[in-house]
Amino acid sequence: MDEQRRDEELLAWVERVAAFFAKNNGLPLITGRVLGWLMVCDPPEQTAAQIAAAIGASKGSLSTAVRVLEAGGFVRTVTRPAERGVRLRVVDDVWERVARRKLEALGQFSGITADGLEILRDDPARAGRVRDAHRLFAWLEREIPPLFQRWEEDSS
Amino acid sequence: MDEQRRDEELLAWVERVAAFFAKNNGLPLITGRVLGWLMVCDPPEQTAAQIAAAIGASKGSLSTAVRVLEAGGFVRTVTRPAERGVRLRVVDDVWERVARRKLEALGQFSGITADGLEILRDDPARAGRVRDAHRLFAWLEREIPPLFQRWEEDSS
DNA sequence: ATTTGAGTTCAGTACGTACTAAACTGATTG
DNA sequence: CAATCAGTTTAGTACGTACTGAACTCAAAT
Repeated sequence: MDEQRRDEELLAWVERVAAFFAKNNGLPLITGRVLGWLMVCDPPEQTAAQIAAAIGASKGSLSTAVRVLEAGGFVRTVTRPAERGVRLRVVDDVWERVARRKLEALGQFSGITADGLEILRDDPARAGRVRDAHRLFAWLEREIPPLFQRWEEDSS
Repeated sequence: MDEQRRDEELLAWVERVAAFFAKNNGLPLITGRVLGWLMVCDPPEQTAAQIAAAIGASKGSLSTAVRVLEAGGFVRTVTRPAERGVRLRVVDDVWERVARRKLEALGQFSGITADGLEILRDDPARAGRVRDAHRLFAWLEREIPPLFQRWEEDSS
């Protein structure tokens, strides 16, 4: 199997992951690239310099991208004996986090709809459209946690 | 109740809806404003000029925003007898559409993870992280439709 | 036929922001 | 101490894009 060809394919794949992740989370593309690369790189724990070389980004960009990814809980750092710096790896349940966060964000819209109902409290006719929305998002907010609970059970 | 004060509150609320909608769907803020306004305006069917005045946008902006919202199925146009132009209103199940689309987008990531597994087919050790992700998204893709089915049932 | 008004198109502006390069910091190694 | 290297900071660039204003199109009204 053509070694270099596969690397190209992987890099293209990383790009797709990056697009998906960045778009869905409102984060810069480069954070998605880092995350995508860390999904498939060998070894799975790499230095910032290695990652930068792999995805063709500058040291500076990587510095900020890593800070964001760490703050978001998507990536963590590990150290190795007899090595200067730090290495990065994806946390074990990154994508569960991503999905969970996304779904919870949806549910949180019920807070906004609730406020809308409050503003229109003495104009029930006009509040109808807001009420419809509120019903759905309140329902979602209730249903999301058990959904993930089932995932935990199903996948164990 | 202070009429003008409530209008201000409503406008601020519209702004929150706009932020949520635009951010979550990668659409310009103004589309969110239109949608938010159409959730609470009276009458519920309004002309582009009315909406523009309400949210303080230009005619031109509204033209493109409406095109986008219509294409996305968030808004539809209605006509009235003895009226020149067209009026806009939110479709009845806007937010269900929004939520559905969002969840389905998550599930579709399983297509990307599947491709990743394919690329790494003869390197199973390295594919481990991708496989974990794939399990989750494939599961989500299966679970989303029944979730909404339950919503249809619960809300009827 | 002229006017009116709804709606589109387009050029131009303003603005945010992703990214780089290079200078800098500060800890570690020899 | 001098040298090295990981990582941060910052100034600057490039780029996309949301939005406006004004010119335009075209159907309806008078």
